[in-house]
Amino acid sequence: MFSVSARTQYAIRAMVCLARAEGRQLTTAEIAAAEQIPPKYLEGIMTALKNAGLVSGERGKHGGFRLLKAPADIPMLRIIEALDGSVMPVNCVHTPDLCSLGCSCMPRQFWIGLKDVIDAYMRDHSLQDIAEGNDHGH
Amino acid sequence: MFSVSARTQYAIRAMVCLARAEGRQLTTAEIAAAEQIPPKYLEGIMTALKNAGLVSGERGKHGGFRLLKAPADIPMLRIIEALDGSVMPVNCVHTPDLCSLGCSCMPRQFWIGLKDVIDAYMRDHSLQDIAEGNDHGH
DNA sequence: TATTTCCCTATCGGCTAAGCAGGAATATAC
DNA sequence: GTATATTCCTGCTTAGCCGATAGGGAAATA
Ligand code: FES
Ligand code: FES
Repeated sequence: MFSVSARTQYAIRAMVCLARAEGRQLTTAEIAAAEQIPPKYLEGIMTALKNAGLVSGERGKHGGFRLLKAPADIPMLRIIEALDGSVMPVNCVHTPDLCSLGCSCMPRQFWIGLKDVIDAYMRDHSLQDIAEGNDHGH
Repeated sequence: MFSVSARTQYAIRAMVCLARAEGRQLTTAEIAAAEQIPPKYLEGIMTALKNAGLVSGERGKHGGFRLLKAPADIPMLRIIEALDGSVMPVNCVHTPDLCSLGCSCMPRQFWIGLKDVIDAYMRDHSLQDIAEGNDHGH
């Protein structure tokens, strides 16, 4: 349960890779080789990260991707949301209509609380924490 | 991301149903009707709950399922584990060999910390909390 | 013996994730 | 201005899982 998709894991590894580059531009081919990610698949992931405003992509020779913010200013939550939308244990957390039992459904509060806990954890860990192997949050 | 399977949601609703019955036996048909769960599908879920030692099933006339412990003594974590194995964001949390980058992989600690946070939340909320609409844990 | 219920096994359709392919747009280099 | 490197876009295929169903066997009761 609660498995993280390969797509998301790839994205995080790619971001760590960029964080280590410290502003230097890296091509998808370079990142793919360093992190052992299917190159063509990585392209789509970088697009998602770009659309979320986390990285900037420049085309042509000497093109590539670079971070748009300092790693310390990028909460992990941002990266996850860039790929999978928001962290949401059950769909009815956002749209209660989906539950046939209506507003009186007990588990709902439980899921909302879980979402809050996960969100908080991911907000309190920045990309820099990961890149530096720092496990105690910010 | 982090979507909870219908199977797990069904299981929790069924357990809440049993908690309200306060020891009285309920048949799968009764639970299915009350919680709007496909009856045949629910059978498989109850089997999983039984194998996990959470409920006891008795066959024959006047058979059915009942809780084996008081709702207050059943952490939600137990229910989740009964269905999906353990809460494990990425497979390499348990078996690091799966990561091609080996022990030096940075994100690993991040996932382990996330697992701990989720586990703690689910351990601190009992079935009774859910059944009573109590959202502040034990 | 009949009935009710849990239990076991197998199967199906639909959906999504993972990865691949081909090419169009754009920036540099010579 | 032609060649080259790179991002970008669009669509496709495959494999695997999830939800659900079907049919029947085993046990407990009446
Ligand atoms: S509101 Fe989510 S299961 Fe009822
Ligand atoms: S150990 Fe999990 S991604 Fe490397």
